[in-house]
Amino acid sequence: MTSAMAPAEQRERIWRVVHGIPSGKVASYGQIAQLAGLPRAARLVGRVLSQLPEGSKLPWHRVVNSQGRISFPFGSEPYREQRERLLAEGVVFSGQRVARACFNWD
DNA sequence: GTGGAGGCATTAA
DNA sequence: ATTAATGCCTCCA
Repeated sequence: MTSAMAPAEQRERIWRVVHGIPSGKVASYGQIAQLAGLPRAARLVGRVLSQLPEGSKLPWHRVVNSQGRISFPFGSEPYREQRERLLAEGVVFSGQRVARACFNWD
């Protein structure tokens, strides 16, 4: 329990930060990690989002890598879903990349 | 209960 | 575009 509690706390913090991303905007994993108080835990964010429960209502699709690109393989199922969700929120895609204007968080 | 190795939805040069 | 480095997590012996 104790050894599994530390990640749980971080997870909660990450959820909170991700949930705070406004619609139509995106943030990078590193950014999220930093805002969550985990300066170098970008990978942790990715891991946490990958282990999200169903119907968590968390805007995980607003999280992309530092290059503004979706971290899933192009054409993949999850890739499409994320792209669709972002487009539905008004996020502008410049090809495979997200418009830099959506990175108003940095 | 402890130690060691591998893997990753990353980031930066 | 590709490669190298980093930090954290999970699993097995």
